[in-house]
Amino acid sequence: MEAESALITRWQELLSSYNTVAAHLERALQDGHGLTLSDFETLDRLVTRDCEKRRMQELAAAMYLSQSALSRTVARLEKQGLVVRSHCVDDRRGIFVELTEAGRLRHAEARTTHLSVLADRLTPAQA
Amino acid sequence: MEAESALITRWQELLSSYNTVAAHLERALQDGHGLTLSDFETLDRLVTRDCEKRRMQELAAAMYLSQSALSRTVARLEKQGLVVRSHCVDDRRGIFVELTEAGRLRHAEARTTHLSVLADRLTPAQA
DNA sequence: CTGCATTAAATGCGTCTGCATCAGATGCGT
DNA sequence: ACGCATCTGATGCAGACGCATTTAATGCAG
Repeated sequence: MEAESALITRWQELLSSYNTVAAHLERALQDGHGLTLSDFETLDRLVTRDCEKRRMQELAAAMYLSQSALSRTVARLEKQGLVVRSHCVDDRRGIFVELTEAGRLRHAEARTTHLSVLADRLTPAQA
Repeated sequence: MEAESALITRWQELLSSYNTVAAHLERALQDGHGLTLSDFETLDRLVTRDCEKRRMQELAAAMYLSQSALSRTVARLEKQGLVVRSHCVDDRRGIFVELTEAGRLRHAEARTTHLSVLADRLTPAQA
């Protein structure tokens, strides 16, 4: 069938694009800012959301990360002083995650690196 | 700048496509055939290459996997009896990796799963 | 109020990965 | 022949992930 090979070709292009960009991003963010790609993505979600909601769940839903992985990611960020966790007052099971000033700053720095890697490695039309 | 947001949008689409497909692939291959995605990719490379060459290096180059990860992947496959490692006669540093019949069979079975997941999850034009 | 199912997040555990290093094989210059 | 730089693949180690389980807070039924 013709469709099969087309499918495989598209998948291989996707793999290639993703792996190239992700590998460079991971390295650049780690070397330059001490952040995992997941760390950065998490900060990024927090920057663009100033509303007050039960974060952990919300974040997990917005990211391709398991609940446990997100929990540990936030723990990492907290240990670096980039976010603060606080219990929800009305439902003490929920956890608020909030950026600190340091977190906002770190994100701003890392964002530059992030963009430049994308500009360098993300092919214009994953051809 | 306009280009920045376009770049970010394309990256997010790439992330989304990749993560969706990869997660489903990983799960389906593991549950149905006891194979990691890397395992399958490795078998796949071997099926389509019947020539005789120093494989480890060749494989590593063809895959988005570090040398050490490939080494362990091949070790996993060998433990399952899907490939055989043998020293190169002329340069005993090199290692030949060869599919066994079991390996060929496993790959054929897994390939069906692989294709069906791609058909289900790989969006036609990563829109 | 008590008991039990449910939900949120944390954690134990095993797996896969990359980096750095190691051990063995080559092979080239002297 | 010897020694040293180089190359190939394996391995120690630490980090991140997912799954399953645990702990704590809710809340609904009786």
